[in-house]
Amino acid sequence: MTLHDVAREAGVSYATASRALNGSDRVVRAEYADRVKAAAQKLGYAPHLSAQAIARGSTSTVALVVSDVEDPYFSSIAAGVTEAAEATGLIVTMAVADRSPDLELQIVRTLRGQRPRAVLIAGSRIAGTDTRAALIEELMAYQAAGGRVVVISQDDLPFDTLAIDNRGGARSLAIALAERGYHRFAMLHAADAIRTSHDRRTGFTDGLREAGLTVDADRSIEVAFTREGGIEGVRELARRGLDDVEVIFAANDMMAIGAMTALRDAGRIPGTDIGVAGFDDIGSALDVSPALSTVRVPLREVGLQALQMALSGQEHGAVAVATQVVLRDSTPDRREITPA
Amino acid sequence: MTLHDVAREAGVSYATASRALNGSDRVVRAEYADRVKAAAQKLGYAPHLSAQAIARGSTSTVALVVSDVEDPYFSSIAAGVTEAAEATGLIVTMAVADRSPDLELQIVRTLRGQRPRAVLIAGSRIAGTDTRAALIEELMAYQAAGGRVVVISQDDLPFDTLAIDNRGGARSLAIALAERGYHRFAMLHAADAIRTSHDRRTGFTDGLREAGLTVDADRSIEVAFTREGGIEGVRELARRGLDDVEVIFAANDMMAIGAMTALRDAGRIPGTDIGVAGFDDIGSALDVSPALSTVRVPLREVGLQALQMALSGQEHGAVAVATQVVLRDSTPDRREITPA
DNA sequence: TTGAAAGCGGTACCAG
DNA sequence: CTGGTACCGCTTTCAA
Repeated sequence: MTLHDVAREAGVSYATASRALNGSDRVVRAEYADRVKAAAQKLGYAPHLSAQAIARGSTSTVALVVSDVEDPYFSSIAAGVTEAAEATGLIVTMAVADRSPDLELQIVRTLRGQRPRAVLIAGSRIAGTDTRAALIEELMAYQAAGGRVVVISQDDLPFDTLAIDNRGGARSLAIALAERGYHRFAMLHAADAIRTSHDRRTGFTDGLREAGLTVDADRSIEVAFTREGGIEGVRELARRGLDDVEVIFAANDMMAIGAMTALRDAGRIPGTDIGVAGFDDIGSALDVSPALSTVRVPLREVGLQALQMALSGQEHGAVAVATQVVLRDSTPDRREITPA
Repeated sequence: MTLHDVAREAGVSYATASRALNGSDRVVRAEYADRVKAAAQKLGYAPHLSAQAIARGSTSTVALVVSDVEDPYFSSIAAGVTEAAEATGLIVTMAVADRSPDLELQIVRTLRGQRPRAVLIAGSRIAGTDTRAALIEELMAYQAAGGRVVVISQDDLPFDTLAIDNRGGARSLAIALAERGYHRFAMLHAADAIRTSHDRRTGFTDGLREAGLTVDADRSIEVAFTREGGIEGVRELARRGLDDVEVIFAANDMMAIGAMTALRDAGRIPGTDIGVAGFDDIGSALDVSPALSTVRVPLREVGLQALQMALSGQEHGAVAVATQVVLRDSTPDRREITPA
């Protein structure tokens, strides 16, 4: 099952077999080429990618690090990456960092050994981690050896970055909601150490301020960046009094969806009694009812673009990814309900 | 950045450096070992996995083939596989077959070149494809060379299989729904060529029969195995008349969720006016309202188990994976509503 | 215990 | 165009 076997079976030299089977610029007489291919087919030969990698000095692999594959945010990015990779004939190696910076570092170390063409990191950046420096060092070493690094969503790492406009999107959402006649806001977000959450939180606050509005400190609740966090957040909100809340902004769709469920449990109808808006526009935003207002992040495209950037061979620095407000029935126009 | 450099830096031989860095049974004097490790650290050395693979004759990679990462069904399986892999120090290579048997075959071919320790296939088996034979041949060759193959959910391939009990689960669901007082059923399923759908369809019909019930031929609609399919199915159902339908069984949760949306569009309240049940118990089954009745498939565990089976070194044949009926508010007890 | 050297499966340069 | 062969980076005998 090695090239040797194929060559012998075909009655040609080792070198010729290699040329016939794998794209070489050298030309092989058609007759020989056919014989080799037939032999390979017959023997069920598959070139040893590791051997090729070592001989050629380069692999056909790209590494993708995500925080959690089950999270639609990351699985959409992964879908984009694999799509682009397969179109380019590349193999994707995927690792899950489980939102742990330590694991992430360890994973990058291992992955580096693969000598992938590129390392794409779609993580939930956690600020102020002491593994951060080590991660950067690792990535730098990889890059120095000719590897390409692309980071998704964190513009604070010294590598090419696809910077999702969390802040601007949240700001626009706040303004759009204000325009729909909402005045009294509540906000569910994660710890500021999670950059994404921080940016969305502050962006939203900025937008409100521009509209001449604010959100009370005790209506801004810090919870987990998950569906459960959304549930917990609404429960806490309920304890503090839900009656004067007109709309809840959750820092991501999963939280928003959890919040909707919790609202129902608390006897309020999302959209009708209290508006709910999220961020990301994951698939299920359309499945809940009422459909969730949110800020669309083109996740799949981000994945595609990340790989393209990595493969382009050029430095890109921080590339902004635009986000877009999508208003649905979870935040109906209040002006129709509450006449000025 | 090669072992050579490290050895030179540490002032020891190549072989010693190798022994010091990577688990060897041979013992290296502590002083040397430390020096080597320090040198490696200083130089940012990472062993070339391909080189190791070729020298050792085995890799630390497992390959996973799924139909679609964005689909929660597959992303959950992938999560289980990556979790198990990382716990074992293995790297996961993931490829997306996009529900195309041709692509799947091509992917397996490529992946085989990686010489992964195992190939796990979580595909939507499509019956009667002519690529099937080629796929089996490819997998057989891989297995003959010492590779391990585990197939998820398709018990019709001659490899170790995790056979999800689609038929039994659907049967139990039908019976459970009948017990809740439902009599008039509609069914949304995909083409029978998709085994999973076929098994769920026939299982459901079996269960109904046992309960002395049937589903009219014109209430059984073939659509795509997706959310859109669910929407389309309900639309068709509406054309044929929805009034005497008490509950809709969709062959998977995505379809069921689509169906709920379409029902709302048609002016019917899911759960209240017409019951809806799905299959899989994906995360969003809890997010829709009313919460979706379904049959739970332990997807994540399946992923974990698939890898464990593959790594165990034993032949397992077809291992059954139990499913479990989960009744929620989308199929309320009708007996409370409609007194006998 | 350590170092030298023979592979592992291929690629690509070099001479023919 | 073809065959011979020197590597690629690392592991693992085999001697010392």
